[in-house]
Amino acid sequence: MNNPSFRNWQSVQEEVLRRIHARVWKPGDLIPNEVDLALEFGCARTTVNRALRSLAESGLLDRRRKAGTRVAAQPVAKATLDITVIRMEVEGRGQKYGYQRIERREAVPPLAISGSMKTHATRSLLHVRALHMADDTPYAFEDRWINPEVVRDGLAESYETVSANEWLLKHAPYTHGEIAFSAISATSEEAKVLCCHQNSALFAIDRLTWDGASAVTKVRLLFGPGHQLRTNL
Amino acid sequence: MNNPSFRNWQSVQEEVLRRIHARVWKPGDLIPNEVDLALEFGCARTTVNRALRSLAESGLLDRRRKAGTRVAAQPVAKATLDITVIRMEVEGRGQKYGYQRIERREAVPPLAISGSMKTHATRSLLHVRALHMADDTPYAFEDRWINPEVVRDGLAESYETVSANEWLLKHAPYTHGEIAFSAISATSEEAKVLCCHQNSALFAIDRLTWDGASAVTKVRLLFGPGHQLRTNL
DNA sequence: AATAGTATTATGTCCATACATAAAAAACTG
DNA sequence: CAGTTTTTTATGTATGGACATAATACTATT
Repeated sequence: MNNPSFRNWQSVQEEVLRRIHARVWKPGDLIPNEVDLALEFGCARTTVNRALRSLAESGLLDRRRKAGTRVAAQPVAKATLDITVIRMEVEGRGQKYGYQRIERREAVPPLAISGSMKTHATRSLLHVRALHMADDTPYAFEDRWINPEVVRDGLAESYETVSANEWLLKHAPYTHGEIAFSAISATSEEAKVLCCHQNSALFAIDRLTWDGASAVTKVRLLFGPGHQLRTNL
Repeated sequence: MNNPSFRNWQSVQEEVLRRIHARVWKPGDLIPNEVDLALEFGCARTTVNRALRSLAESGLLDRRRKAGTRVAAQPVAKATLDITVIRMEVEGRGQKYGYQRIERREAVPPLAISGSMKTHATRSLLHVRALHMADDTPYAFEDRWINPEVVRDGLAESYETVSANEWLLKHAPYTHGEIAFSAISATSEEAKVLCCHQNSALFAIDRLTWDGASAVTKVRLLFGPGHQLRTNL
């Protein structure tokens, strides 16, 4: 009719976004079906589908077969955090990366660890603790348990120069995992390692990765006071 | 070639995942191009494309025109956090949601606020503070500044029964935003509101949303000790 | 040998068409 | 009327073919 130039899915998406934002289609509203939109935009249905599917993935639209497509009543903001190797994270900030292994030993872990990793309570695992540094100041304290049954080559590594964080990502594949973020008070030991005061509020990332039914590794990363994890919406 | 063809993109994706995981294609490796894979899998190139694109979106593959597709050397784990309305979050845990407004006033904000929201330093904003509760215990402390120039109807609301958190999501659209997670020590006032000890480590979410070039609202959510934000990989 | 222009190539996307599938609505049945 | 079956419908996806685009590889020019 008027603007015949919705010739790619990005422009269709933009127009849909514009309408949502301009309240032409309000939260909860049912929007026209794909066939009608394709007709209006002068493109193929597949193109409209591509645009809408992508918006649904980002949580802005709710789609159901037969029921149609509606604007999400509660736009669930999906914040995507990129969990990279710490070295990359530090270098990405333009800082010099440093690494120092603190401890490496085989030991029977506390029950909390063997329990969540579903390893036998008396089975000994590889325990590695290390400090990541940025511009020569402490950045993150890594405390990790590795399952040697799954990561067979892992026992041969010393983790003295290459962090377990980095080595595992490259050599130990995983199928899925869990990650949790929280705030904890620094113990005296943690405070000493991170050069901060005891009971400082530290940002913690706990991660547990699996290869099928077997735990690969469980790690806690403690970041120094003031650390922020940020992303865009 | 024999393999009773992969007739949908999900099964193609599974097979590709299997090969990556089984180290048939190792991190950094270049994998066959779409045409060859389509031939091997006995499906259309579009189907292979769909599977690979989806894996690239989740960070497992790196794709570049002409250069081809390769297994990500550093599989960037993308953790997607669903940021919902707090009421939904609490109810989702099977707990009873409670809400209580603490304060509501118009005031000129501190420079740190007006600065990040890019409002005029002398412009007064709407300041709302409230407590979210789960099963009658404090859950999150919300401290929010609202830009009345953008959220025109916002001044009419009392936020006494419906939280600003919820009201704004429904009535104030935004184009983009920033979100940051961190750990902070509870001040004496925060400790009092959340019924915890002073200097407890609290999990903080800071969010700033924009409507084009104007800030809509800036909010800090403080969660009680022990709170975890979790997701799967 | 450095530079600019050209060819090649793998991914990216659009299209028309067809069929699959989930779920709502309507029709049917006891 | 409640419960079950059938129809309808909007989204989901597969296909082959075509052209677009970005980036590398190659070639000609200076």
